[in-house]
Amino acid sequence: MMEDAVGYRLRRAQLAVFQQFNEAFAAKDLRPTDFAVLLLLSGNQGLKQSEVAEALGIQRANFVAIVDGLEGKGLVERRKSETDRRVQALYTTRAGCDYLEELMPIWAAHEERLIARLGGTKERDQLIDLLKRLCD
Amino acid sequence: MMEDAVGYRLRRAQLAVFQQFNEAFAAKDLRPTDFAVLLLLSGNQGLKQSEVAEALGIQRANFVAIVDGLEGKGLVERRKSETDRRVQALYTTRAGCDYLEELMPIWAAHEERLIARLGGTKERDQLIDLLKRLCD
DNA sequence: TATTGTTATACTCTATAACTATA
DNA sequence: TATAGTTATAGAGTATAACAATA
Repeated sequence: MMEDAVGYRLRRAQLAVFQQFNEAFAAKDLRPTDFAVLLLLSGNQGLKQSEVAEALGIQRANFVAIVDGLEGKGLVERRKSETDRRVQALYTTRAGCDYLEELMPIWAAHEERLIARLGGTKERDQLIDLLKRLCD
Repeated sequence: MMEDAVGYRLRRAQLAVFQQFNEAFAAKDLRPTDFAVLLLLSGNQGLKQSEVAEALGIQRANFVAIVDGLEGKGLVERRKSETDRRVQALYTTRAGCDYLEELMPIWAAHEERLIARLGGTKERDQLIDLLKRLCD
């Protein structure tokens, strides 16, 4: 009954996956959100701060401290836009890129473990597809 | 890249589904966890407090306040076990059962909306199956 | 000694309103 | 007036340690 409630299953699965993520990245002092920011920026340099927040489902007010942390570690840089002095464009620093390269194999191994649990890449793709349908 | 990370997709989907749950139950002043407790107890009267907490992935220390709230509303009752005086056995009260009956159609409609988004009951069952595999 | 429920506490996450500087 | 970033703050949710009662 409860066992097959979609919301309940989503919560349990998310908890399990985040816990596994944190174990994999334990030595790196990095939260899932920090990794997500680095990964997102690496393919989209110069995104507005509010665009990154929006993309990750974080409110802009709460995103400030996250960027502060990454900037404090020297992984990310804020640059005021020339065309609109209100916006902060975000870039990964050289150190941020290097760090991300260290993280990628750990992340790949993490995803591989999840794929193994799911039964294969086909099942993973199915899952991603179904999860996306819940978000529109 | 980021878009297809399992953990990221899980988080976004869970956020969306919980938000929809809260909208559906807005008039009922009930959190997802409260509903989960009522639903779980309705099929398993007399479970130990710690068993319910464990089943829902909540630490027993944090579960105390949740039971306090439900007991304060008269929906759930603590009864000291006769065979082991340490344990609190949990039961839904008469009022709790009646209340749950009011909630069930709202919950059913909520699940129906999710099924519609997923594309059908077959897809929902697939999703549940995949999510369970992530939790072992 | 170990376990159940409990309290206290701290830390993270999330939500909201208001401010600033720009547009 | 409206928008991007920021600050402050309050509320959830979560994690940990310690205690009382009981086994």
